[in-house]
Order: sequence, then C-alpha cells, then structure tokens
Amino acid sequence: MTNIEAQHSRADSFNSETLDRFIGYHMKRAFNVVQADLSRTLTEFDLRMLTYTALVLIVDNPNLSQSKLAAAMDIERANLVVIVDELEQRELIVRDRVPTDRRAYALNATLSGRRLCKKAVAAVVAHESKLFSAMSKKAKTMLINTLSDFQKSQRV
Amino acid sequence: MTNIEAQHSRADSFNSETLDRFIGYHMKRAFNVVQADLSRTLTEFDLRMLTYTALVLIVDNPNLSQSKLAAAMDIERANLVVIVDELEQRELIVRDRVPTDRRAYALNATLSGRRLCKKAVAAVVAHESKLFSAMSKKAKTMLINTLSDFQKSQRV
DNA sequence: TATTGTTATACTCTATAACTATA
DNA sequence: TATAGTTATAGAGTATAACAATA
Repeated sequence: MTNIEAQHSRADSFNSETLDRFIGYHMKRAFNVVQADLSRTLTEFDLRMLTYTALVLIVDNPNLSQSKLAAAMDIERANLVVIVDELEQRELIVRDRVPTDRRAYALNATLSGRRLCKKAVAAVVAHESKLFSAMSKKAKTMLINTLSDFQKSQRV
Repeated sequence: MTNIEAQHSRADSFNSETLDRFIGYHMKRAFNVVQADLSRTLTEFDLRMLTYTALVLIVDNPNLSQSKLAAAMDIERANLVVIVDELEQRELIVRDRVPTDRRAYALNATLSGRRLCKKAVAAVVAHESKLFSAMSKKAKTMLINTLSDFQKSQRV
C-alpha cells in the first residue's frame, strides 16, 4: 500500500504535502476554528466578531475616531460605518463631537456598552481558554508573540 | 502623561490590552496580511485563495470527491460547487464518474491544470518565503506545528 | 434512510468610487 | 488639497434548507 493510498484509506482526513508547507494554509484552518467558536460565543450577546472587536476597542480607547478604529481593525472606513451605526442604535456607544475638529467623531461607550463588553469579554476569555486548553502556556505565549511580531513587521 | 495618552500620542498605532490577550485577534490580523499577499500573488494566474486551494488539493489527491474536498477545505459542499464549476470551465480539472458510486464525482486535474498549479505553487512559495523572511526557521516550524496540532485537535 | 451533488437564498465581509463637510 | 465620515454598489465568502439521483 502506497502512502497516498494509506492516506485515502483514512476516511475523513488526508493531507496535501504541497499545502502543508504553507503557513497561510495552516493559519486559515486554525482561524476557521477560532472564528466559529467566537461566533457561537458572541451569539448570546447579539454581537459578531466585528461588532465585538469594535466595542472592545472603543471601551479600551475613549474618544477614538472612526478612522483610527478602522485602521486598528484592518478594515476600510466605509465598512466601519454600519458597524458603528449598529452599536450606536443599540445605545452601546455614542458618537460625540470633537470640538477641535468638527469632521471627526469621538466614539465612547455608554454604561450599557461597557457592561455588555465586560460580559462578552468574560465569555470570550472562558471559551478561548477552553478552546486552547490542549495548548501549553508556553506554546500560547509563543504563538501570540510570533503572530504579533509578524503582523507588526508587515505594517506600511 | 498617562499610559493611555502615551498610546494615543503615537499617531498610527495603539493597543487594546483586552484584545491583545486573545489568540483569535492575533490570528485574524496575521491572516489578513497573508491573505492579502496571497491574493496579490494569485492574480496573475487568475486564481483566488479558494480556487487555488481546490486546484492544489485535486492535483495532490487524484480521484478526490467533492464531499471530501469540501471537508478538506473546511467549506460546505454547496459552496464548493461553483468553485469546481469554475475550474472545470477553465479546463483545469475534469469531473470523472466513479463506476462504483454513481452519485459521486472523481475530480482530476488536466495537464493544463497541473501546469498552472505548478507555476502558482512556485509563485506562492516564493512570495511566502519573502513574506516570512523576518521570521526564523525555528519560529516558522513551531508556528506551523502549533497551528496544525491545534486544528487537528478540534476536528469533530 | 443516508449520502452526493445541486440550486436557491440570505447574510456577512470586503473593496472601490464618489460625495459632503470640514481642515 | 487633504482628511473624516458617508453612501452606494459589486464581489466574494459563508451558512442553511430543500431537492433529485443514487446508495
């Protein structure tokens, strides 16, 4: 029996030697798992990954402008508008005016927004902790540092 | 000057202590970079990430069925149909019939498909090698293994 | 009954251009 | 001229239900 046949004889799993060499392939597959878990976790708070990320960033960074928030989230300003609209309509954040620059908004979380954020973060912490329970503390730290350093090294 | 003010005084970059603790956040940001580079690389071959991945898997695994391919790509069978349609219309692959199971297709690459695949893989190897040039060989291996182990540990 | 491939559909995310109001 | 936010729009990815043919 050849290697290929042996691989195919395992019903569910087989590998591609070619794809296995690409970091991007492994990143995507791993991220799929995390993303699915995160989406499930956020359902009870009526949040999606993007609305959750935006809310956390606004809570953590008072008076953030939409442009800076979009940059922090790696999305286009245009696409952020509906996200901020949604959070504002739910009264989780407010668009304050900046006295010194009347073009920009200063985004701030409401009390209700901070409360929801706190609960959602706690839930995500718990879920992620469970999701990565098989990974050693050392491997986790290394993973975060490697990904973070890589991403920062690529910024324009 | 507080820490918050210090962070905000750096025009482009600031951190969220909350999000920085989540592996998923770092995965997404890192994957964004890889995905953008990959898309750019594949443009000249008229491939996208999904059509590229499907083509490589079909080349590497002759007689693959659509169901197995979808599972390997972590997407729904339904969403794979248009991807396979596209590759078939471009005559990069063929849908052969399986004599022993007339429900299923056996996907196989054409000569033209194998040629394009080879060129695309070479280009992606070159681009990814450049993209991760700042990362040590050791860190790369560890990253791949960590992501791969994690993903495998989560399979249902 | 279960599985393979398919269609239809709806939702989310992403990317771009063009506009307004301010700077 | 440039920037902040906005609108409109099109493309791409994802998720689900339902169906025909076959097992």
